[in-house]
Amino acid sequence: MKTEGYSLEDKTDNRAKILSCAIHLFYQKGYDAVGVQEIATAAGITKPTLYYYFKSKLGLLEALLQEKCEPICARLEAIANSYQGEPKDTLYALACALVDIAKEDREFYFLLLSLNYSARENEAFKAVSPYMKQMFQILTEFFLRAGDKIGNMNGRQEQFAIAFQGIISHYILVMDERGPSLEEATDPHAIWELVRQFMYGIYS
Amino acid sequence: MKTEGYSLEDKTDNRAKILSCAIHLFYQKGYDAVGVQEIATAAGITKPTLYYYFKSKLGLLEALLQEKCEPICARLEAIANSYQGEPKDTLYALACALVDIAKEDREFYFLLLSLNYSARENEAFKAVSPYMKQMFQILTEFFLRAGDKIGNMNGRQEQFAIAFQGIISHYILVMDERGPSLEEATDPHAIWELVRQFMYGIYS
DNA sequence: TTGTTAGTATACCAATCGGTATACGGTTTG
DNA sequence: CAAACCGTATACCGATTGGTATACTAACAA
Repeated sequence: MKTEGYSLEDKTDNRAKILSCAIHLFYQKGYDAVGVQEIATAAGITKPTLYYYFKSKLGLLEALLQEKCEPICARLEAIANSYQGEPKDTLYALACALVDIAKEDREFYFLLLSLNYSARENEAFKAVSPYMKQMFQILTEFFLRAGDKIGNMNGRQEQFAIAFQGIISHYILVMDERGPSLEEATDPHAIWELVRQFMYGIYS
Repeated sequence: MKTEGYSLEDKTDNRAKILSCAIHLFYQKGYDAVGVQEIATAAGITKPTLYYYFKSKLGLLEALLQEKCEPICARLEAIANSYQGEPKDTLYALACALVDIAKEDREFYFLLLSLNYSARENEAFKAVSPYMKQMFQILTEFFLRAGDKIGNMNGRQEQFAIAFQGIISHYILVMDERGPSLEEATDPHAIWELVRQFMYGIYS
């Protein structure tokens, strides 16, 4: 039981290194295409060390998702809850936050996206599903609350959430294929255009 | 060289059966999570037979994509090219076609979607990438041609293509999680609402 | 000192991976 | 008939899969 002042000379926190390497490799090659040995080698440790921290390969993914998704969900929820009467400002803030998250933690964002679209019966999909549902619900509840401004919401909040999430995800995906590191994607004007179109349609 | 009148008693065309089983399994578990042996067993044949028809596991995927994607692309292109002055009618037709494709060939559609979002360095992604690019281009070119009606298109055709594709994909994805077999998704009114919102925004 | 515990590595497991060498039956062609 | 060939299966390949039994080391607690 290490109380405090523990040293262990190197102490580069193997657990964190495993998580970091796992994200990189899962992003790069996909969850199923990456072996446990490969992660261990990349992290500069051996398999039993990995299995000491995580109960299985799936457990590693679950831990990874939990530690990364919870702050993201909290961040989105905070923005959605700060809604004070102007829906498109909040949507703009949400869109900027999503683009920002994708830029700051690019590999994890795309890992998340790929897991969300992966096969239903794949364990990796089942692991990511609750977090994606949570994000979807944050959006849905925002549209429900924004109903007073948008008007005639009855039942369409989920449709709006679908469309908004779809647009943003696809925007980030395509922007990423263009620029090397999502530089263009963070252009405030472009994001504003996306939100504006979402709110008002193609016709100016 | 079988010219005609060939029999071979059973003749349920093992090649087709392999393709069919591969789609089902790839959809269900993901390309990397499915072994060649598993496909062979499901098709009721053995591995060498599979390797007789396809040069490798990746070759099987490539053949599968080619035979399925080409008619889909042709169908979308035909609709996009039939554009005669009313963009939202064409968009509605495109949206209906996409939903229809997803309903008719549900497993393949979702396989396509998952491959499109899978890891960049994964061979499966590289195999699907050209077909997705082609579909994206069909949309982009449509918006470019529709510029005369929509007006002020300059450079935004790709943005519109992104948004449209994103909305439809996400719509089908979420609808699928609800209904068992995309029954609700094909509701013409719901699709029309999606297109209408895309064209005119949330405000009615 | 003597345990206890956290963390790590060596060495191993059965199972499966993608892929193939080879042969064999059936059909067609000469 | 005999050669050629298509389609198929038996049996195998080395490599890798996810996972573990065991022992070791360093640090801390008694």
